[in-house]
Amino acid sequence: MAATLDTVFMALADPTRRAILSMLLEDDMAVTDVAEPFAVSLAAISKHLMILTNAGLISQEKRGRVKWCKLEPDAMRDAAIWMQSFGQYDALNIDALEAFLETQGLSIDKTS
Amino acid sequence: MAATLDTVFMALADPTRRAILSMLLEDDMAVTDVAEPFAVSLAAISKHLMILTNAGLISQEKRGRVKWCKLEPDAMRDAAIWMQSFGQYDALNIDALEAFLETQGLSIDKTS
DNA sequence: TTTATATTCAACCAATCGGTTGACCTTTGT
DNA sequence: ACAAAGGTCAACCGATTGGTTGAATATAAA
Repeated sequence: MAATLDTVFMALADPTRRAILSMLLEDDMAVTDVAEPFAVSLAAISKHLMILTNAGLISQEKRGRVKWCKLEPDAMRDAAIWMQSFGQYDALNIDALEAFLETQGLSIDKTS
Repeated sequence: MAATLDTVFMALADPTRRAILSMLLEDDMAVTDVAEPFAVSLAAISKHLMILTNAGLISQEKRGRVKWCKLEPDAMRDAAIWMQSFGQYDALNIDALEAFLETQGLSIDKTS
């Protein structure tokens, strides 16, 4: 779903949406249950979930009349890498990072 | 000052502002020089720079009639750590990165 | 002193954002 | 068959966004 840095950072800029992501970290949830702790309408939460979905940060799957929301943390990867690329790590370059990750048995998935 | 996740992510959500940050990675720049590559007015860039400043991502210092813009990459740290808390993304392990950088003779500048 | 350079300010504009409400559709339960 | 539950849709609202222009300010150069 062509999740761009624009859409990801924009999605993360709202506290309600970040709270939703934190909730989904615990477990998958139905839309109604996601909305429950918030003092806004269900429709507002539905919009937030659509924005998170378009950013690729969550996925939604309908089973019966319930729509389940699932965290997709991979969508944060490009944004995180962008930040790291000139974050507080002055001389960090991705090649070196990749080499390091390999020593840890990890790798950067460039296909997602 | 009091750069919140809101203001940082919001600031990063705009492609022009991200481009500005990338430019400042190379070197400090005057406002006019920052504006030069963009097809928008100087006033528009001035506003972008104010937003980046409020987010703590850059600082501005006036010397003579020129206002110099300087990257403040530390401001990204909290946001990066927040993203890291979503785990499943080991490449963002800051502790491990720190250790790695040390093997490269580099370190994280926590004073800026 | 006059003029040019560097930058911000203020007023405005169209588009977007986060929110609301009420109608609507679908699925489940009685 | 009917009613309730789970969600979305569409229209609307006020605030904010990214942009413009023209005037204003401060500093430097002629």
